[in-house]
Amino acid sequence: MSEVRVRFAPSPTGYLHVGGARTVLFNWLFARHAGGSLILRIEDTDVERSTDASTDAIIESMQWLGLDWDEGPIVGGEYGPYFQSERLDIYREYADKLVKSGYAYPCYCTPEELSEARKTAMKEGKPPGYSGRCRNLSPEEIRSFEAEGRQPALRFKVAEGETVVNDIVRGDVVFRNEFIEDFVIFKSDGYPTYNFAVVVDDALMRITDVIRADEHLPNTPKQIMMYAALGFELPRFAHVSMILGKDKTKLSKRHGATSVTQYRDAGYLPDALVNYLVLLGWAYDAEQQIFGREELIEKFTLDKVSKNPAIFDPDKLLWMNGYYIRETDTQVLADLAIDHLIKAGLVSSKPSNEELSRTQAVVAILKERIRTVSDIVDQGDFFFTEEVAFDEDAYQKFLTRDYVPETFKALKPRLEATSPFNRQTAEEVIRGYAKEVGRKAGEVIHPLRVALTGRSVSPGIFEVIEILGKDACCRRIDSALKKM
RNA sequence: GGCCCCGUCGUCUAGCGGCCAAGGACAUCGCCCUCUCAAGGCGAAGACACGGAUUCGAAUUCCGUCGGGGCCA
Repeated sequence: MSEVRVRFAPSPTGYLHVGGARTVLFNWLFARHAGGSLILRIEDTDVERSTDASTDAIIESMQWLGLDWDEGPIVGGEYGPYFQSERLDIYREYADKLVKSGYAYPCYCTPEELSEARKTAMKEGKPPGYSGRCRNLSPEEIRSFEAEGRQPALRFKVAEGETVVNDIVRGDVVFRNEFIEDFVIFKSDGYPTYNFAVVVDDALMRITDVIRADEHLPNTPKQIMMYAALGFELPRFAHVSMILGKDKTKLSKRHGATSVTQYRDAGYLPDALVNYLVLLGWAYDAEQQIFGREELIEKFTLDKVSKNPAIFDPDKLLWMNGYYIRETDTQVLADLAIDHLIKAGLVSSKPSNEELSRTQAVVAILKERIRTVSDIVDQGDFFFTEEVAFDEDAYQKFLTRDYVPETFKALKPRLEATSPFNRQTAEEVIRGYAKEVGRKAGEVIHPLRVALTGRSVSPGIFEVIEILGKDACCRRIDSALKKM
């Protein structure tokens, strides 16, 4: 086991969840840090719930996050197939091996009988585990079950003693085998169970380090037994704590947006999500919050992963996204913003050059104050509309002042006469006028802001004026005048 | 129900026996900057779950209690 090989093995039963995203991230970082490989394996043996659309969504999310894999769907690899549904024969083969070597045996109990047994056991206050009643079936009994047409499941024979999981983040975790029932490795319907399939796949794919969520820790002793029974070399294990919602239960839809695609569509940047996610359970030192990708690869190690479960905090993500937006090149941001503006119907689906350059100008002055790319729409819509929609409070507060009409009437011709028309000249005109009539600049600026933008909050008014242009400014002053 | 994991500010965390009357970040509040809002700067408030034990000394070790989460169907 020299070269590091790790894997991410999602079930394609939905979108990539932020918890899953963090798991891949840790695996990816670990692999890249070590110069090893990341294998993507799709665990689609649950035919009922698995869909191709989910597989696509997961792949798309990983690509969007910039987390690439070295073997798996699309890229292939020499340890495939990478879809469990295409490996059924392999599982069968290894299951047979276990039966032949005496580590597994057929169990003819039906699910009904088992749940019945469980109920009575519970009633009598006994542990509800499997009794082991098919462990030592005589050939006659087997024949008679077969004659009944029963399809057996395969169970693993758990030996006595204890099993120790030597976990990188948790240390030694000891499980006493007496609490582990003879578990099913192959169901009577012909499908392997999760625990069995992972072992076969991880071993055959030469996985050296299994980095996964905490919820798999209780399954690990069973897997360790199977590695031994199959004569496979044991990988290292690292169980990372889970990501929880605000109410401290497993993060789910109830907690709001949980899928990576939702964040993408809401205008989050992949680098921001990655940076936020890595901080959920990993810290380099006491101070640093912001990490570039290369820096993460260089600094990421498992010994700095914490054991505590982490609560997903949308506020901090939002802050971090705002930070990344401010750091992002304006042109790059504008390209992203265009999509949101088109979706909102503020820009045509095939943007003209004028729309493109306007978007860039708007992004330039708005990037300081937005936290998601889509905020461009909420905060900058008035740059793209003909008419201004007045915010009622803003109107009442600033446009009902008695000096406003005369101010606007005086300002309009002055702006019309301004050339060149830009933020500096506009500022000179407006401040000059205010001074002339003995008003504070703010007394002129605030009503003007409402007339031009419809609201009391906006980017710097002179920049707004410049982007709007002379004509639009004058038109808006006029229509405000008419409304008053 | 059994087993397993976890327990430092509201949240993410630093801390690995003395450097901690516990540090940083987000959020909150105040001040500054300022045409508003942001951004930025400065500052405030805010935590070692509880109880024992070990030790000269414990957030850091051990035990118990409580709390939270997960796994087994």
